[in-house]
Order: sequence, then C-alpha cells, then structure tokens
Amino acid sequence: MNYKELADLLYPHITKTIEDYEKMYPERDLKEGQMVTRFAPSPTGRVHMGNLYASFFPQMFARNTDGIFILRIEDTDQKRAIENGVELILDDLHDYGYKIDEDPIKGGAYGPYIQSERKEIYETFAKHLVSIGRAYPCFCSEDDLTHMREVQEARKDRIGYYGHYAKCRNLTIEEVKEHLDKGDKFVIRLKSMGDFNKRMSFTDLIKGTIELPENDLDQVLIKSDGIPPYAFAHVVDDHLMRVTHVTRDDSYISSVPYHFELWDAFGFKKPLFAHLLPLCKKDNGNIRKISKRKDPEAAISFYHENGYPKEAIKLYLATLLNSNFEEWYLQNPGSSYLDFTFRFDKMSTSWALFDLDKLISISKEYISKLKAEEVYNYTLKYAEEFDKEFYDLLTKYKDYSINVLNIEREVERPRKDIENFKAVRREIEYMYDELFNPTYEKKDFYDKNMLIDYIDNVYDENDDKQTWFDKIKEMCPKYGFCTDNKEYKANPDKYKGNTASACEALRVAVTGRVMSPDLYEILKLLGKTRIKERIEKF
RNA sequence: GGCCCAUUGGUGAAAUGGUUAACACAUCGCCCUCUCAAGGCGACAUUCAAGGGUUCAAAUCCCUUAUGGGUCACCA
Repeated sequence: MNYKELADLLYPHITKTIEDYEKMYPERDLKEGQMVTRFAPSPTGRVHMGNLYASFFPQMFARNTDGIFILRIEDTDQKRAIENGVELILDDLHDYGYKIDEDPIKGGAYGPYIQSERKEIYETFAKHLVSIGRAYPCFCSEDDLTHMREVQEARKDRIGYYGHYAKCRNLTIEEVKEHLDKGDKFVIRLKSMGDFNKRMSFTDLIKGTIELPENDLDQVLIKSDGIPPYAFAHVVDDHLMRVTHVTRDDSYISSVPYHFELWDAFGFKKPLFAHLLPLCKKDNGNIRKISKRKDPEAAISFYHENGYPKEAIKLYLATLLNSNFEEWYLQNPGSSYLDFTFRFDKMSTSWALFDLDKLISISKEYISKLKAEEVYNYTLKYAEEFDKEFYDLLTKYKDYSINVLNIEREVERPRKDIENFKAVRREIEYMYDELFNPTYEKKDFYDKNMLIDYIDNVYDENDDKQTWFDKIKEMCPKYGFCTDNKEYKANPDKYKGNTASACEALRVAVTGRVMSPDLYEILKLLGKTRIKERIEKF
C-alpha cells in the first residue's frame, strides 16, 4: 500500500506539512522552570465554580513560574456551543483577576485559540498519520457500528473498533477510491499498534504512577464533519502551543494510553500531565460533581448577587487546591494567595466536597481585615446594582458611612460579622434614620425615665470610653440596677437587672435591637440630638 | 461487566513505618465582657471503610472484601 498516495487521495487540498507548522509554532524560549499551562473549556455557558477551580491551578502555575497561561476554546462539539460563549468565559475569568497571556480575543503567536478555526491544522496532522501508515479512512456507517457493538455484546467481547472488528483497516486503495467516487462519508481512524494484554504506565503529577492496559482501539481522529474529537485536537494543540503541563479533569485518565499512542505516533515530546479531581457535592448521601444546574452555589452569579468578595472565593479555592495553603496563609497575615507557591504534590488525590460554611468563614475573615473605606467601596458597588435605596444613602452620607463601618475595625481583633457585602445593610441599617426600624420585645426593665435622665443630664459626647461607662454605672443604683455582677447573680430578685440590663435598654432604644457593636462608638456617631430623638420615641 | 482511582471526625485535611492521630471550618461548653461578634480555654476520631497478613512497631507496606467515583462515543 502506498500510504502517501492514500493521503493525497483523502486530502488533496492539504498542501502544508506538519514540518511547516513546526516552524510556524517553534518551541518557546523558556527559562528553567517556566511553565506553559492552559485552560480549555467548551463554550457552553458562563463560568461556574468547577471551571474556576479547574483553571485556578494552571493559571497560578504560570504566574508562579513567570510562565504562560493560555485560554483555548474547545468547540469541536458544535451542538453544545452557545453564542458569545468565548466572551462570557473571558469576562468571567478576567472578573476574577485571572491573568491570561494568550486567548482567542487577545490572540498570541500560537493561535488560533479556537479549535473550530484550526481545522486545516488538524487535517494536516491527520494526513501525516495516513501518509506514514498510522491512520486510515473508515467508511463504516452508524448502523455498521451499532451492529458491531451488538455482536460484541452477544459474544461478550470488549466493545470497540479494534482487531478483526476494524473492518476498514485493510481497505485497498481501489476500495477507498470506490467509496470516494460514490461520495461516501468517512472518518479517519488511528491504526493502533497497541496490545490490550500489555500494560503501559505513566506518571501523573498528582496521582503518581498509574498502570493501564495499552490502547488497541482504532479511535476516530477526524469525524465525518472534518472536525477532530477532543483527544486528537488536544494532542495537536498542546503540542503546537508548546504546553509544558497539561492539567485536566481526572476523567481523562483512562484514555491516557490512547493519548500517549498519538503523541508517540507523531514522535512528539510529551508534556507532563496532572489529572485533577473535580469539585464535588454530597447529594442525598451520594457524591457527585458540583453542577451549575442543580447547585445554586455553583454558579458565579450566586456570589455576585450576594456580594461575596472574589478574593475570598479564590482563597477558598486555594485552600482546597493545596492542603498546606491554609496554614501558610495563617502564618503569613496580610499576604496574598499570589505569594504562595502552589505544588502538584500537595493536591488531594480524592475529590473535595464543596463547603459553603468554610467559604463563608473565609469571607468573614477577609472582610474583617479590610479598611472601612474598602468595605464602603465594595458595598457601594454592590448596592448600586442590587439595592438602590441603600446605595443612595451610602452616597448621601459617605463619610458618616465610612465611620460607621469603622466601628471595631482596624483593631487587633476586628468584628467578623459581615460575610458578604449584601450583609452590610443588615449590620448597619439602624444607623440611618431613613432605615431605622426597631424590632424588639419590650422588657420590664426598659425604663424610659432613666434613659431621658441619662441623655439630658449624664451623657456627654466628649467623654472617653471609660468615663462614659463609669457614668452609666454611677446612675444604675438610682434606677434599681445592680453594678456588682456577683451580688446580682446571688440575689437577682432584689434588682431590676444589672449594668448589662441598663446598657441593653439604652442599646435597644438607640439601635432598635438587642445586639450591636460597641455602644459607645454608636452613640458618638449618632450624636446627642438623634439619640434623644430615638429615646423619646422609645 | 472489564479497566482505573479513591476511602482519616459533620466538612477540608496533616501524618510519607516509630511518643497521647496536627491544624482549620462547623457544633457544644466555660471564661472575658455593656449585648453580639471577636478573643482565650476546653469538649468532640481509644482510632484512620472491614477483615487478614508482613514487622519489634502500620492510618502508613501487601492481600481480600465492601462502599463511593471515573471510564469504556464520529461528547468533552
């Protein structure tokens, strides 16, 4: 068989050779340790938690090593693609601060970065394999394949196009011509040299050495629509884009023997592989991949709509990705995840369950360390989109709002009660007369006379905190409150309450709630006039 | 069904054959305190899916079983 002739017969219009492409996309001039990584999603919708998780790692490797991070769009399955898919993905990734060096919009020296625009390249590489006798055209119809499968099932044979089941493997050039003349559709299949009974092994950067049976399936390289399935496209693309570290979903592990056979058939140097476990979720006791359809917390929009800081989400992803990250972050207060060096061998070898509680805790911690003005700005941005009423107030009382947000902030032990920017309103709304809406249960010891006495005769805005508190204590006995906690605990019936009760009354009158941050600060910010107003309405 | 991978507390996990199985989140209790939050202290796995084996010594190595997950397309 003259393979060269067969190749020309199949692809007369392909005149370039793989050497041409090798020259077009030369090896990158990398310094020691620099990594070229990529994220290769299908354009099927907005980015979700799973994507963010899967792309965080390769992106960080490129950053850590001053390397290159590529976004490649795998749209070879046209059925699933959506309009604007590429833009949406890019927007979301940029929104989260991912640094992308080469992508379909920005371009780069190794493009195009959309697989559907690389058809000629794939055909050239397929043609090459045909010309060296490692691939062949297959004219089997869907019915043929279904029939083959039925026979295999009946005989309890392995399913697949291999060995003597590979009917088109030995077609003569005349037979091929005949099909072509009839206009029959064909796919290109790999002529596999593997033996299922032999084993191959490879080293995964995360899982270590894995042993698998060799591939002996004559897999499809080019579909009848002229477009390659994932496997072939990935080999060609990752080689031509000179990717050094392939990170991808763990589900590809079982096809590694096939992928490796392709790399070897071309004689290309293989990159290193890391197969990542997906982000999962427990659902009725079963563990499954987190899904943007079923899990509201999987959608990026969930975090946007609730005003979670993106930084906190990345911190959470980082803690999942590298088990030593959390400890490092604790020991290096004030540093960014960007300063952390991520490692493959610190990746978990089993799936991680997504834990919203943990994310919330990280978010609280993160927000607690922001400056009041930063919290103000984030909240303003959030409110502008989701809470116009609050937005207007924040704008109207800018400096006041910042001062309110500064209560018990920028101190050694800041409050951690704000989990997202949506919650800010809930935490501080009573500080705005427009939103002040007391909800409390009346208690016997809420003594209005005492409060009026307090505001008229005792409270002084210029007092420092200690003086302020001492003054409250001083007036306690007069109104039946006990200032000695031990004494009060021993004889609770003799008093209306203790100092805490007296403070509670003041707090409830002024804030409309039983719990609040530091009262002294709150009173100071409200000012005597407004305190008095609120007490009189009490 | 074949093949591959995984299995440490409610959750994320550390430990890489050698003292009482780190740490963080969650939960609970106590302390501090003007409330709450924070903070401090403490509780929560007598045991690492189960059973066997190797070893002076095993969560760590080996075998079997169980459970969970992945994969067997002209989907990625």
